[in-house]
Amino acid sequence: MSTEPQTKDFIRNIVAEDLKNNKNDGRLVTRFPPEPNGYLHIGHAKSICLNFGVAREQGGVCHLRFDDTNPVKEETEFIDAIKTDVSWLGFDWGENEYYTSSYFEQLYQFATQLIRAGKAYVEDLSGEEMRQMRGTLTQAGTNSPCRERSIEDNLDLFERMRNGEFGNGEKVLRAKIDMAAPNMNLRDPAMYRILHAHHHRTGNEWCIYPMYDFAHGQSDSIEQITHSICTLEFADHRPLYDWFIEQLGIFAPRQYEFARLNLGYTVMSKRKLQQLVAQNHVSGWDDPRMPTLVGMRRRGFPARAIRTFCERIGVGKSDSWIDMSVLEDCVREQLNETAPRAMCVIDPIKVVITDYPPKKFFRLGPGREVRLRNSYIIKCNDFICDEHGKITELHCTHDAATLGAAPEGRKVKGIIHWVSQAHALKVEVRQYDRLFNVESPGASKEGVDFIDEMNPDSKEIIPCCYAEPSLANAEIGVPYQFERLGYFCADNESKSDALVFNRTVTLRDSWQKAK
RNA sequence: UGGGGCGUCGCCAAGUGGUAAGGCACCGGAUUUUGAUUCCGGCAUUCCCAGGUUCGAACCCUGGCGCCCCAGCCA
Repeated sequence: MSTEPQTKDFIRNIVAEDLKNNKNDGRLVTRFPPEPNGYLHIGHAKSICLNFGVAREQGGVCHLRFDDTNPVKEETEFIDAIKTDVSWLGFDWGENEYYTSSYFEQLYQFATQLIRAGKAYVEDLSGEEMRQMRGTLTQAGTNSPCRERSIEDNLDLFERMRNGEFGNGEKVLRAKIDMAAPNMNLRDPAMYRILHAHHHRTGNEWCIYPMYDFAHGQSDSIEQITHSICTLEFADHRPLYDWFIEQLGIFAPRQYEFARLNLGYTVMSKRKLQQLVAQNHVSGWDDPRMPTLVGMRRRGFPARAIRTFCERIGVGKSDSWIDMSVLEDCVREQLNETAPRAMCVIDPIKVVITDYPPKKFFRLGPGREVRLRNSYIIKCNDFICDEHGKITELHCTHDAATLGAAPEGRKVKGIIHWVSQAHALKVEVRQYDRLFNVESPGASKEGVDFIDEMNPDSKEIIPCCYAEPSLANAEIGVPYQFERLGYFCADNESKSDALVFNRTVTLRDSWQKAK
């Protein structure tokens, strides 16, 4: 399991300091709060490693809480997938599995508490009208005519909202804060909206649902979260969460924000990932080119490598763009230690050893001597071309004295991998490259759709490759190094009679660079 | 003269008044039956800019500049 980071980030420092001061009676509770509306990606891994990591390192616990406040977007399928991914990454939430939807009744009571305190009111205005009255970034908004509604009326209306007396969008419960607040989040934000929709957990019990902003902070409070760690864009919401907590007089978790992960040449936004899947630009959430955890797992990235990656990139507040090479290095480091070596020929040329019984496949420059890995040094004497002048066959002789022995005073040009044609397995190999051609898809120019920035060559299928016989037993997802080529693993579409291997990552290639 | 956040090597990132860690990338060189691995060595007189305080500043002060986020009945 991963060790403690070499240097502590600002969040770990804060936690350590709080613990030292016995803040919260020495309790440490964090949480990873995904919305079950999609699959987890490498950006979530950063958050998972942070939240679960801090808790594990400093003797706390980390909750897994599904923030399921929007029934129209959430599905049970995603809950299961998220749990699988978090477990795969190597973290255990034990009994601490929670759902915001479990707090719906409590949240409703909180709302009525605010209404009674004159801090919330039922709005009649339409969404469009509310938007217009909200003002702009530089101009204050104007108060709604409903703002001074009596507490009795608000209580009555809110209850009727719950009872289903109104249609979607007809009413909304708003917090009464300040329409002139420079922080837009404080301009009487919506707390509850009407949604006649089936919820994956509460079914048809509710037709009003709390907004994330009205649910998140209180959920943290209910769970006695001591350190609410989230990404930077929520810093502006912190004053709102604090306001709700203070009005309600309940336990106040402290929120800390860190910069979300950006990886070059891929996309991390859920909306974009969803679009890639929905429009079939990739084969699914688990397409090996996707930055999703399922995709990376299928591609062959070890969970350990992803943990190492999250450790290496650090946690800070400045916008960061991490180069894919950092992730690839973590993957290579891990695989180099664990992957058994095997041989597979992807671009075969027939070689006939004229003075040795079996025939073999491999690559070799004509007129030269070369070493067959784990075998003899052979010498190319002749070659055969097809009608286009392409070499199709090499005729070589072997040096019987070189099996397991160093060449006597001769410099061999190189060592190549090969496979015996008579015994080789015919396999399919899939090689992957970056999904996009630009570092930040969708952010390049005005009006350029990120879909148009996809790399058309991100997936290369090589149907006829020759692998050594031992690979017949390759289990799905288990890594191998195909010598001189890279790390590969059997794809989940692989069948015993139709083996398919994914290239996880290439080996470093200083020769390519030199050219 | 809206609010919030951020600016240390190509990319991340330590450092928080005592004279710039580390990783990735990159460049050398050694070992090697994977042009892999491993191994040595190099890689910011300088911390967005300009002033100021100080014996001494990336760290403190003042003023600029630049980048990111916010006007969902999404999260």
